[in-house]
Order: sequence, then C-alpha cells, then structure tokens
Amino acid sequence: MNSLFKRLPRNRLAATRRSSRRLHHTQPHPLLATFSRLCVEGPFRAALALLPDLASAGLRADPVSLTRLVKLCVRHGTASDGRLIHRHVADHGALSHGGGGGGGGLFVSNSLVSMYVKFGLLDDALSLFDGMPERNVVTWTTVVAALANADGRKEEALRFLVAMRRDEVAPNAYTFSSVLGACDTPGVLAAMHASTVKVGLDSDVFVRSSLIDAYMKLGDLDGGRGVFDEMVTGDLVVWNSIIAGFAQSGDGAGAIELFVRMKDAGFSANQGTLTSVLRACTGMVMLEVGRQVHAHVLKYEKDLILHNALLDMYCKCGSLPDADALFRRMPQRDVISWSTMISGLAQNGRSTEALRVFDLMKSEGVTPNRITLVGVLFACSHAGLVEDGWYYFKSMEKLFGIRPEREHHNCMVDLLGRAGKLDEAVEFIHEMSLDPDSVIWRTLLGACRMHKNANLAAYAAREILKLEPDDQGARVLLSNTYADLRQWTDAEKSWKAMRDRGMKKEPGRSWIEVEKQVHVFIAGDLSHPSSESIVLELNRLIGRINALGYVPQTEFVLQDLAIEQKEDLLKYHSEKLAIAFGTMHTMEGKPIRIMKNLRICGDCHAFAKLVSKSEGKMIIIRDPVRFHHFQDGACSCGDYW
DNA sequence: GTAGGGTTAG
Repeated sequence: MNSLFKRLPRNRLAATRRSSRRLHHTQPHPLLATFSRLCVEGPFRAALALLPDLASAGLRADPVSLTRLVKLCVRHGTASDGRLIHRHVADHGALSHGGGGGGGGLFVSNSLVSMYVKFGLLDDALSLFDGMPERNVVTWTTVVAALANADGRKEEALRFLVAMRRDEVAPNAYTFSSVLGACDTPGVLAAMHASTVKVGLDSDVFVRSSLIDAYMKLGDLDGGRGVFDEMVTGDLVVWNSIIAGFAQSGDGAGAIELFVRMKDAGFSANQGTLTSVLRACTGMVMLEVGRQVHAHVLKYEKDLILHNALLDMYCKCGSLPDADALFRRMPQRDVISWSTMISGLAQNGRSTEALRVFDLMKSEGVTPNRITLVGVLFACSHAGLVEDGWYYFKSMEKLFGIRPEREHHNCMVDLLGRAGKLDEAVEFIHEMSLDPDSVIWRTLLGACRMHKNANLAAYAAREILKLEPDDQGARVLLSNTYADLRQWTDAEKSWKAMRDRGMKKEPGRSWIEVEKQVHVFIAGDLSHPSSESIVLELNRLIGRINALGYVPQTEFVLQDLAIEQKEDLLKYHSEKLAIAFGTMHTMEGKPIRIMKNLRICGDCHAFAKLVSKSEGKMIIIRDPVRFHHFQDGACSCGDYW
C-alpha cells in the first residue's frame, strides 16, 4: 500500500486527482477512506505509512483523522514519528486555521502541542504554540499544564495564565486544575483559590482535588482540610488527594482515619488510594496495617508505583524478609524499585548486601540515577566503607553520567566525618566546587559531636548560624557537644541563646503499633493510660539487665544534674517506655518495632541490646535516618551510627 | 477529533 501510488505513471496520478475532486461530494478517495479507517482502528504504523502516499497523490487528509493519528502516535509511536506527522501537516496546509475556528487546523495544532508535551519536548511544544495564528482555551491550558508540571517552570505557568487572560481567553476548570499545581506560595494559592470561587469553579471535582493538593503540599493542612470539608459531592480522587496530603505531611493516623471514612462513604480504594495508605503505614511503621493493604495490592499486579510503595513500606518497617521476598517476586522493577531496595538494605545496616544489589542492578542493565547513588554512598558511610565511598563518588560521573550534586557531597562529608576523619571532611568541604550549605555544615557538626571535637563543632555551628540564624538544630547539637565534653558553662551559654530566641528542643517521641493502634510515648511523660504498668515493666526489665551488667550511662543526659536525676531522665526516654510497652504487648516470636523522631541515645541503645538478650526478643528501632535491629545482645549497626 | 486532579526511592 505504501508505494502503490508512487509507482503510478504521472498521467494516472493526475487522473486519480481529478477523480478525487470529482468524487469529493459523493464519496472519499479510497486512499483517504483507508487512511481514515486506519486512524480509527490502527495499526498506527500502517496509518503513518500512508502519509507519503497521500502527499504524492496530492490528497489532503481531514483534520479529524489527523488528530486521531497524533493521538495514536502518543500511544504507539515515538517523538520522531510525531515530528514526521508535524512536518507532513505543516507542508500540506493542514494547520491553516481558516478564520472563525471553522477549520480543523486548530484541533490538529492543539493535538500536536499536546503530543510534544507528552514526549517531554516542552520547547518544541512552545515554539509550535508561538507560531499559531489562533489559540483557544485548550491551547492555553495545554501549555499551562505542561509548565506547571515541568521542573522549575511554575513561574512561567503563572505568567502564561496572565497572558491568556490578556488574550481574552477565559480559563475554565481544566485550566484551573492545571495551574493550581504551579501555586507554590501561600499568597499565589490564596489568590488562585479566590479566582476559582469567583467564577464558581471551586466545586468542580478536578479543581477541588488540585486545591487540596496545593494546600497540603504547602504544609497548610487546615487549608486542605477546609476545601475538603466544604465538599458536598466528591469523587475518589478528591478522597485520594486528602489522604495523600495527610500521608505526605506525616500524619499517618489521620490518613488512615480518612481512608476508613472514605470506605464508609461508599468509595472503594483504587491503586492511588492504596499507594497513599501504604505511605501512611510507612511513615508510622504500621506493619500490620501495611500487610492488610498488601492483600489488596495483589489485584494490581501491573502497578509498579504501588509495588514500589509496598516495597518501601516493608523496608521502612524494618521487615527485610518481606521486602526481599516481594522484590524477588515483582514482575517488573524499575530504577525506583532498585533504589528503594538499596537504601532499605543500607538503612537497615546491611550495607554489603546493598552494594551487592547495586552490582546486580547494573548487571541487569538498569541505569542508576542520582538517588540510587545517594543510597550507595549512604551504604558506604554507614558501614565505614571509606574506600568504596571514594571510589563511587569519584567514578559516578564517568561510569553513570551522574555529576555529583549537593546530596552526594553531603554523603561524602558524612562518610569521612563518621569514620572520624574530621580533618579530611573539612578539607573536602573547603575544596568542593559548590558553596557549602547549612546541610553540609550540619553533617559535619553531627560528626564532630560523634567524635567529641568541640572546636570544630563550634566552627560548623557558626557557619550554619551565618546561613540560618534561627537554626535550632545547630544550637542543640553545639550545646550537646559541650555537654559531652562536660563544658557546662559553654553548654549553658548555648542553651541560653536558644531560650532567648524562644526556641525549645523538640521532645523525644517514640511510636509503637499494637493491634493496629499506634501508641505514642513522649520522653518523661507518663500520661499514657497504662503508665503504671509500663513503669513496673520498665523496672522489671532494668532488674533483668542489671544482672547482665547494665549501668545507666548518664553521660547521655546533657544537662548538669545530680546523678539520680540524670538516671530518671534517662529511664523515661521515649524509646524505653515504648520498649517496655512492647515487651508487654508483642506476641511471642514477633519483633518489637518502634519508630522515633530523634536519633537514639547511647544509653537507650545499650538498654535495647541487653533487653533483646534478656527477653529473647528482637527489637527494631527506626530513627529519622536508619534502623537498629537488636537481637541477642547485639545491634545490626555494629554500634556505629 | 484537541486540554485537567491524586499515587513510588534520597
């Protein structure tokens, strides 16, 4: 079919043209009919192959078919196929808009703009947009959406909205739902929200879910909740938006609560819902709820995002056998699956395996990205593999084409600092090509604390405070470092500086899931309903581990107090309360899983090790950075954290 | 026949 008309002699071709003109009002030329049919039914390749034939026969395809062809191209074709179609229609006048919007050229142009966007060729889309003689609300919305979704082009999206209004094209619900994704400051969002109300589009489900999402992404939970609560009739995605918002902002319990309400309201979860619920479980270490969700995930075996979320849930709940089994069974794995597994192993103290998985990933031909490399460097730094870390850092650009960015430099400072090579770490900071930011200095400060180097700590803290004068973390870490060194006057000075600025140290908090309920413990706070029995249990545990040689390490109390007071403060650290609660409520043979908001202190670490031995129970504690698996008196971190 | 919302790794 492709070359049929090319082989026709010229006179026959002319006859064909005449007959096509003659038949125009009765029936279409057979070639055009075939083309139209292929644009509806496919296959795409066959339709595409007809374009040259149409051209040489001098036939002009109708805009409806061309629009369909572009759509098929997005589904089945490549960007170069798309360019080919674009060139064809441009050469054959199919883009002329024929005033008054009567011509189909505008439709064809719009679908081409959208096609370029879908192929990630935003600049091609914009240059086509620039050349269009006429644009309607669809044209504008397509580019506004594309800019709102592109990295770092949100401002442009907002500018396009302004230009659109100047062009007297009124935004509709499509436009608002798109542009809301670009509203990343409270002021802009408030103004956009007001605009939607003004034109009566705020109750559109698409607009509403975008509004909720925008508020939640800004951390304005009340704003998001407000938009949600106003809803009279909604749909599943609106529910998904609010659940995702709670899950992302760390309120896992709130997310689960909404999930239950959603089901009561008669909606059944889809993969989007389940992904967010899993994320909530991940944040709260709710392994049992997560396992229940797993049962529903089985329905969506092809959904990679959902499976990756499940994998991460198992990793972050410290349940590596589950993670491992899932990873092996997953029908497909992408770079995110591999990165999740690498980081998961590293965070759980299994760095060597993490590096082995990285090798496996490469041997399977999956290309690592910058986040994968963060996981790899994390594995090196948390296992003290200084040489390996240097190797990956130095070769990542050559081997994988990934130029080390801030986060990788930060990993290196961590690697050197943790290993006690503080001078090298400082030298590394001074020599790196990027300007050190507060994150890097904070990493150095953490290492100084670990290795009790107060002078360097003070230097790092000053650098942080230069960049961020109100940084609590710097002041806390600095005063802790002085306290470690028994330099109480300096420690107090630093505390005073914090108090003067109205800052308070964040209290330690630990969580544990028991029978699908999350119990929260705050350091020194005995307000839990069963505190009495918890304290009894704590005393029992302390009695048992005293026999194993436990001595409270009061050096971890960072205030200058009498020994007994220090012991008391230590005794009621939140993770100890949670461990006691866990030994009372965790079934035989099941590990105790705890999450906490701050890094674990040395005394609690020793306590957990000994309890794991005396009670014959595995204890898993997740802190903001990594895990500790305590078993039979030892910890997976090898006391290196 | 053209445009829109939520969901995964550091």
